[in-house]
Amino acid sequence: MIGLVDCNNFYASCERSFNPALDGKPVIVLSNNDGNVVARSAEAKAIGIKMAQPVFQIRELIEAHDVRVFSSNYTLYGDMSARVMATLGRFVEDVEVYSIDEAFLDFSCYERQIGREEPADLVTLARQIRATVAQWTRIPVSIGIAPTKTLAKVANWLAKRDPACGGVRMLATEEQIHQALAGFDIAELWGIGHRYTARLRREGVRTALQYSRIPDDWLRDNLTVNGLRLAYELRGTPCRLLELESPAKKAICAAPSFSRPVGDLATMSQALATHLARASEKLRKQGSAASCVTVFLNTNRFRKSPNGELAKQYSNSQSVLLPHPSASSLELNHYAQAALKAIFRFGYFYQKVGVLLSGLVPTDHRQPGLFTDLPDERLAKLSAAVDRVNQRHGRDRVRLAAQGYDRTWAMRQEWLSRRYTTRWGEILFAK
DNA sequence: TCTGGGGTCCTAGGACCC
DNA sequence: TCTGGGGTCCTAGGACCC
Repeated sequence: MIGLVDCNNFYASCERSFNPALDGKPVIVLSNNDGNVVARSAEAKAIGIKMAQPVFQIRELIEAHDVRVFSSNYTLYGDMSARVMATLGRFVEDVEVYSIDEAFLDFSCYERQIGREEPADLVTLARQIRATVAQWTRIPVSIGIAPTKTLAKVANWLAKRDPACGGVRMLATEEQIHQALAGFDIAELWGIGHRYTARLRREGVRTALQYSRIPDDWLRDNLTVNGLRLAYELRGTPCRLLELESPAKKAICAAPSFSRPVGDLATMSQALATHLARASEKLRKQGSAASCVTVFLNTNRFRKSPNGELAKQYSNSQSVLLPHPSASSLELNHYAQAALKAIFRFGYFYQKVGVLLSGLVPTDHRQPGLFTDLPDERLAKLSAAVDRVNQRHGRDRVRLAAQGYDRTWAMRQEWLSRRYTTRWGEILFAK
């Protein structure tokens, strides 16, 4: 059996973890730039705040219900996630960290111990896991248990919404699975988005049970091999195995929006250098070098001109193949800036400039070009030293000159909480 | 005033190879 | 009149995930 542990309202729960005064209050967390709602406590959902809703649309609701609003604090959420995952690792050897707030657990070690006659013991175990995570992190979780990952997802969805479950739901017998799928909307299935939902509804398919009975050929032809795998998983045949080693990323992207419209090349250039510094830090952290740099930019598709019409739009991108794979901020920025100059047009107000590093290869397996050498080893040492300094003393303490010191374009974070767990200066004091 | 960011996988079709 | 068979690689576009 496979367990899926999913943190409830994760970002909102993280904010609560170190601030008990928020218990029982509606709490929301906003996207980068304080734009949209990306997490809601149960109380916030109850008063009708929708996922991904722009925050300016719910000003009155926030006022009326004293909603506590937070900017995204990824430093805190990332660290809290690591704590939750480490807690899960105390119970089960094989944990697949699937996302910042979800993990699959392999329960087969327990099943071998207890044999087949006592399936309910997994529910008891899951309750223990739940209680321990709550005690150690103050993060509430729901746990679904079933024979396949997809069915565990279904079980988890039910565990979250049915108060009678107490946060744990197991689908073990054929009858339990059958009954759960018969009442389960295809729109909630893992791997069925809004396009496929519409397509399937036109075919008269509404429930997961109906989906599991669609002929294989139709699924293969219309929903690709993934749609077919989904059906197999619903029928109880595992097609998605636990991935215990997280594979290296194939592309790394950094493209946060500006806090305000930006029209000048100098500011765009500083923002690009800053995004590139973020992306190349990630690149070095996973031990990769990039062989291609892509720069892209776009205007704001919602922006209106003074006369009320949509402002004129422009977006473009350019990719540069490097003479050799590189992980040096200095070198990557050199090519990125050239690409920016090539696509930048005066007369527009831009919403963002972004960078994508791709063609990633392991740094120690780089192949030199036929007519070029590998980059100077000193560049790699320099990057490593800069990363160490910044890790210890704070982001961008040592930076590319091209990044500049003007941060007026940087994203809004009006309601940022403290980094309780990762900065000595922001640690919580108990009176 | 104000509308997110960062990823993965699959497929069809075109170009190419012997 | 008659024009093969079996492949690989790349890309754009579309779908999905959290």
